[in-house]
Amino acid sequence: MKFTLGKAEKLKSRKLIEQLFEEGKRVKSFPLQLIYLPIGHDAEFPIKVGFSAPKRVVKLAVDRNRIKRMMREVYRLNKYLIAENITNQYIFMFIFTNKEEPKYADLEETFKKICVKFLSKIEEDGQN
RNA sequence: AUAGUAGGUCGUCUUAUCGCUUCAAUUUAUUGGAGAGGAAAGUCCGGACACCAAAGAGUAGCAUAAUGGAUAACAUCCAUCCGGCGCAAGCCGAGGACAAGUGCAACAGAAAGCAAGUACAGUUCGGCUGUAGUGAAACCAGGUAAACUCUAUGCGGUGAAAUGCCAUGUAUAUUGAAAUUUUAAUGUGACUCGCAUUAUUUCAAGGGGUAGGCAGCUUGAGCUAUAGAGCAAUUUAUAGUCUAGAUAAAUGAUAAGAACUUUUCGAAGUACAGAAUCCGGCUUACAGACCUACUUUUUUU
RNA sequence: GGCUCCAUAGUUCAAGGGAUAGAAUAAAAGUUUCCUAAACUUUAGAUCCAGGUUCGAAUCCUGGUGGAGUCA
Repeated sequence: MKFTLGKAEKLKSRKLIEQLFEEGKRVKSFPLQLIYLPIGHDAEFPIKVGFSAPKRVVKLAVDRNRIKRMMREVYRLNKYLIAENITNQYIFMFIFTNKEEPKYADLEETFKKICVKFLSKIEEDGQN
C-alpha cells in the first residue's frame, strides 16, 4: 500500500463537482462533512477526492490553505480504510465546517469516525 | 544615562521519515535540482502586453495643480521656496486663479453686497482720516474654488474570465419589431458630426451546445558587485547571475534538537499574513530583534 | 481576477455646509381600567471608524472596516 496522493486522484472537473453537490449524499461528523457520489471515472484508484474550507466560515486565505493541507494529509495516510472495503468507484468532497483551526490528531480521529459511518451507510443502501 | 526623530536590515533555524507541484537526466521508475511575501493584501494610481471592420474630430466628463528635475509612466520620488506644528532633530500641506462671471456666509452685527452707517478722537472743517464695537471674515481691487466656474496639462474603450489554436457539440429552431432605395435602421455602451454594416438583413425575446487541452506564462524598464556623472531622486559602463509558475489551484505533515519570550517550573508561545499575466509606486496590517545618523535634558572629563 | 453601490435611534426611513440631527414603530415610566388591550402624557436612545478642508461637516475630500450586487 502506497501512501501517495497524485494529480489523478484529485477531483478536478468542474462538471463532476457540480453534479456531486447537487446529487451527492452527506455524512457528518463535526467538524468534518463528507459528500459522496458513486460514479464512474478513469482513475486507477477507486476514489477521486477534493477538499474545501468555505470562505464564509474561515476568513483568512492562510488558514484555509492550512486546513485543506491538513485534511489532505489525513486522507493520504488513512485512505486505505475506505479503499479496502469498497467495490464501486466514488467521488468525494470533504468540507471543513468549524471556525477554529484543528489539531492534527483530532482531525485524524474525526476522519476515522467518518469512515466508519460512511461504510455502514453504503452497506445499508446496498441492502435496501 | 534619559526621552525622542529619521533611515535601513532580519522577521525562526537544522536534521530524519512520509508526501505535493515542476524541470532535467537516463537504466522508464529511479536519481538529482527548484518551489510564497515585505507586504504576495487593499485594487488606490501609473505602465507593459492583448483585442475592439468603428480607434478620427468636437463637446461633455474625469484626473492633476508652488518652482525645477528624475522616470517607460504616475497622483510616485528628489531638491528648493512658501505656510502650519514641534524646545530641537524633524514632520505635515489637493500650495494656480475670487483684477472674467454666478452663488454662499447660521449666530452676532448698522452693514456680509452696492448701498447704507453708530460712537469717540483728530482735522487743512470736505460724511477727510484714524480708532472702537460684532464676527472666521468689515469703510476693502473684502472672504470663500476639498462652491459652481476659469486657466494650464493629460486621458479612445475593454481587461488574462484579454487573445490565438485544437478538441467536443450544434439549429438558418421559433416569436416579435424595423426597413422598402438614397433615406432608414442598427452599431461605434455619454452626446454631436463623421465612419461602418444591411436590403433579406439588423435588433430584441427565447432556445441549444461547450465550459476540456495547449499557447499567452515567466529573461525582466530583472537582480548582485565595482567604477564614473549628479546635492539627490536617478543614470552610464563593465563583470557576474537565473530566482515559483499552480489552475476546485503545489510549497505540507510527523518526530527530534537548537534559539528567543512568558512562566504557577508542569509547560505554553514565536507577528502580520499565502503567488494566480508581469513590472513601478501608494495605502493598510505586523510579536520581536538588530544596525546607522541626529536632537533634547542631566551628569562626568 | 475585474467592476459597481451602500452604511443615520433596536427596526424602517428623513434632513440645501449653520447642531438642539427629525418622523413612524419598538422599549421604559405614568394616566385611564377590577385586570389587559386600545387611547393619552412623558422619558431615554443614533450619524460605521480615523484623519483632512472649513469659522462650522451626518453632508465635501482621503484612507480604512463591514455589507450587498454584478461580469464567464
